[in-house]
Amino acid sequence: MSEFKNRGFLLKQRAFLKLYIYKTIDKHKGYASQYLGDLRKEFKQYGYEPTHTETYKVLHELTRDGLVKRERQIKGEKGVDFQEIILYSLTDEGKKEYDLYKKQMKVELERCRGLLDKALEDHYGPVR
Amino acid sequence: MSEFKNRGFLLKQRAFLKLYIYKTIDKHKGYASQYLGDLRKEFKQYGYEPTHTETYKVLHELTRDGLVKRERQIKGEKGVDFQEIILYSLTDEGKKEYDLYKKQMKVELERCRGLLDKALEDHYGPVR
DNA sequence: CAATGAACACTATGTTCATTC
DNA sequence: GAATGAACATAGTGTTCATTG
Repeated sequence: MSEFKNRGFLLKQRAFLKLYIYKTIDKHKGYASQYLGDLRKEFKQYGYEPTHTETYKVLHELTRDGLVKRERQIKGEKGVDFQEIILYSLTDEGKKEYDLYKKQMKVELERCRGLLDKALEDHYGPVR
Repeated sequence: MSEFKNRGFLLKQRAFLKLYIYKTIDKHKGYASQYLGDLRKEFKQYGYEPTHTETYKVLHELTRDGLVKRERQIKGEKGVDFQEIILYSLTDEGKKEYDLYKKQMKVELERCRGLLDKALEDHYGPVR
């Protein structure tokens, strides 16, 4: 909620990413670096390339707030390639928060789209 | 152009404001505080309230780059209420730059709208 | 080397203070 | 008090460095 004091210009990247990460975790367990790769692929055509740091920040925030569980695991062919990863899944509270967050973000995303639509109309006219 | 290295997330407030200010100056002379008031009124329903500082920054930037002319003037009933204001108008180069900027911003605004539309669709489905 | 994480640095933007008539 | 402007402060985010198996 304090996150939505952001009654200013457009929404912050962090909030945008958080929504996607919530969704992904909710669908299936996964680890940070994987999420990042997927997001980058999805947004590539929009010229948007999120950084790894920003992804971790979201994940750490969710962890701190008790909204996700962390689970260590070894990835790779057994014995050969040790690579520890951390799998995320939503806690019960996390699921509830995701629901709420999603509702709030709908309003926020639409507000922002309104702002952009207004600008497009104001400067380039009604027909696009 | 360096302004559009901003191949990241959403566009910056400064660029957004600059486009509006260009447009307003182009239409009629005016002064900063007036622009600000008008913008605030227009965006109020979107929960966006630009600050005076941000407005001045745009204006100073345009001045520094030789894109607008400044003209001092006294406002108010003569003799009674002295209030110096600064009127802005586009220089010839400013007009050209405005054209160019407007073209670039169209692309940028549409890119951003695409990002928001994608998010709205990804999270809330095709029917809205 | 891939993944995680922290530290540090920078830029955009907002808040406060100063000045002038 | 309205308008302009500068100075200062903070937040958001990116870049770099560190660690681990």
